[in-house]
Amino acid sequence: MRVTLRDVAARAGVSVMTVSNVVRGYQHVSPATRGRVQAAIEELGYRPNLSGRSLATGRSSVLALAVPDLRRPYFAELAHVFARVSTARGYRLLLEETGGTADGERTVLRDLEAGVVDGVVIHPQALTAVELDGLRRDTPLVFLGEDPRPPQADQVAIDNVVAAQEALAHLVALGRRRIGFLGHEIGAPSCPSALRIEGYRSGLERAGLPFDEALLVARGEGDAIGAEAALGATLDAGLDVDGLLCRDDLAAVGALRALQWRGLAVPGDVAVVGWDAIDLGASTVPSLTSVAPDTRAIGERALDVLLERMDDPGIAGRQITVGHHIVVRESAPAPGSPPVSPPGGDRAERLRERGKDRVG
Amino acid sequence: MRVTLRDVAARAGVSVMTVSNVVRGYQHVSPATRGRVQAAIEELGYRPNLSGRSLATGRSSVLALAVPDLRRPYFAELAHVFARVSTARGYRLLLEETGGTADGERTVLRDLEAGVVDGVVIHPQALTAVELDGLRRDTPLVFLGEDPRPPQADQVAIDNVVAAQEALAHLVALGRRRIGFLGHEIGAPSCPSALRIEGYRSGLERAGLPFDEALLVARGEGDAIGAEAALGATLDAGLDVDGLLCRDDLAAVGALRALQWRGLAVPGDVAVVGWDAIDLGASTVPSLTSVAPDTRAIGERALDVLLERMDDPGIAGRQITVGHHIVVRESAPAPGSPPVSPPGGDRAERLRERGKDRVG
DNA sequence: CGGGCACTTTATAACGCTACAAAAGGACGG
DNA sequence: CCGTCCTTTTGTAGCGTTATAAAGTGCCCG
Repeated sequence: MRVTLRDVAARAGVSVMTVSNVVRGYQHVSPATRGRVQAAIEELGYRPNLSGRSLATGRSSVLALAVPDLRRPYFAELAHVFARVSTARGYRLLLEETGGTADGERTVLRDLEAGVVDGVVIHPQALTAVELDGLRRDTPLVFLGEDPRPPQADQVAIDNVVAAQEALAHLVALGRRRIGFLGHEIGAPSCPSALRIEGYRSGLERAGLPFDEALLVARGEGDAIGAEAALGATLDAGLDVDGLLCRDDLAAVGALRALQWRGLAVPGDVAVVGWDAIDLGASTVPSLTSVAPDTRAIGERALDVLLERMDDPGIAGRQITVGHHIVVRESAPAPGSPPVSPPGGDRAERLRERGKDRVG
Repeated sequence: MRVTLRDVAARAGVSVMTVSNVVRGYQHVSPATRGRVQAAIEELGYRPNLSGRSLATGRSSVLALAVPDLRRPYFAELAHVFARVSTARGYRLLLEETGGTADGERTVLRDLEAGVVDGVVIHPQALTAVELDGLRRDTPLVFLGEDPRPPQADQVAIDNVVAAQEALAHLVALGRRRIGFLGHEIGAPSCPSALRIEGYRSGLERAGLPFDEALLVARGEGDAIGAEAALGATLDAGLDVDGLLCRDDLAAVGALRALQWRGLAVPGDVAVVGWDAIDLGASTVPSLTSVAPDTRAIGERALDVLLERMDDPGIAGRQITVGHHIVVRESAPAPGSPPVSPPGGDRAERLRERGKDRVG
């Protein structure tokens, strides 16, 4: 059976309250008693039962993070960061996947209200933050991402418009003039897509370049394969671009494939900028230049804000903007940097040379 | 304030027990009463408090998954699958990252014992399953991965040796004769690495090929960049291979870069097989042939076994082997398949042609 | 018409913990 | 020597839920 306060108390010859006091680090416990209790705790291997504690105190030390899909590298990174920061501050992390669907988000939020979590951080996708906030009863809630938030709620995100403008400026500085946008949803673009397109558009304007609807390439599935197919089809239909701003790195990876498959060199013919700066972007060929949100700051600020709200639910809603920067790698190098030697070189010569010591 | 059973009972004019019976779907409740109670539940928005329930029943409906690092695509996929299957069976998922360190694994296991979780699924990395099982008190535990397990514990994994043999056979069938292994740890290889190398070695033997220590390329950091650096350095030092079995897809991605950077075509000069079949492997250039563990089965079987053990802790330990298959893509195509047209073709011609409608 | 029986409903006592307040031991000045 | 104050320790009463068993219903049958 599980070791309880009562067991420890009996062992140490004190009351349960004294043991509880020791466990929680209450000041006024004599060193002698504390020692005996500590010893009993160690001997019996006592660990406080969080359900009991939660029932007595009303708080559980459990936070929840709800993201659309962990398989997307950005959300995995987010979960990683948030797991680390919450653990560092003494909280457990309950993880929920919403699947990016309206139903999933509703269900998750409703179920999380069941009193085991002290607070929820959610990255909405299908529902708007406003709708979600309406479903909430009394659990403190922080939103991640770009959705318009209800005024009384907290939200943490980067400035998508500015980031997109910067990414676009980077492409322009590379001399690109026909810059496309790849990867938004077909039909109504999601909030992040819309904001990034807005930044793309105003960036074009600022650079004195025309906006051309034809350079917006939507994708069906929100993954690399969907982006590859979409861009491929559009290229085959005659799309002509020399730069590409991608909604996310998955789209960028798909773009690399679609482009290279059609004999277009990156960045030679088309420079590509991704978004999210996923780890694997450093290892593609060519490596991806990408907009890097400060995910560490997102996790930390989200936790800050959530804890504050848990302390004082009446606090006013805050819109927190965290930093971002552009990770410059090969797919859209720094302006003026020497061109990287494209792999492949003179294939015949290479084969000749290697043929010497080859078995078959 | 939170809505409790008592509130609902008062509203519906019944006792708390009746409400509890309705909530839990107890049979012998008259339709009339059930209706009234349901109505009261809806009106008040009642949700059962899991802490209270947990205290009363001794079970919390929360499972924990502990993985080294969510940023590694394989573990993200695993967490995704496990989140889905546990939700499907009515469990919440507590997620912990061990960081892949001995301390992390110890801490996580110790803290999880605090009575909020009904069971733990852990993918050990630094500590062996035997050590971890020793730390356990009474929480049901299931191990994922290759570590030797204590006889009384459960474990779910694929057959790494066989899978490696198959991957090697695939390379051999492509006519490769100097096949390297890339990506194990420097010094003592981890269990998965050791097993995969064992399969690699016996696969070579089976094919009548010599084993050459020089073809084992360890990497420092366990990511794509580490693999790229390691393989790059070894190639520059004269390594000559025409096939590469990689410890995981991160290593394979790094290998693609190291190879292409040195003018070696994949699969023309070197065929590459990865491991884990991560989603992005379908979108690299070339796309990755890879050993695909049946992660869905891993998640489901792990949950099966865990639930059984929660029911009956005395049950004998089981070693469960789930399926795997080789996803054949471009980096090591099917034997006899026509060579894919390598991107890049005649660059001069391409430029000429595109020059016509180019702005600057 | 009373006894048995199936069906409903309910009182009570935990589960493990903490908040609160009150009690028990000293120390110390008046 | 008593009252006061501080430190240390301890009862008691929940927190929201369920297990258990007992108490009410109504109905059929002897």
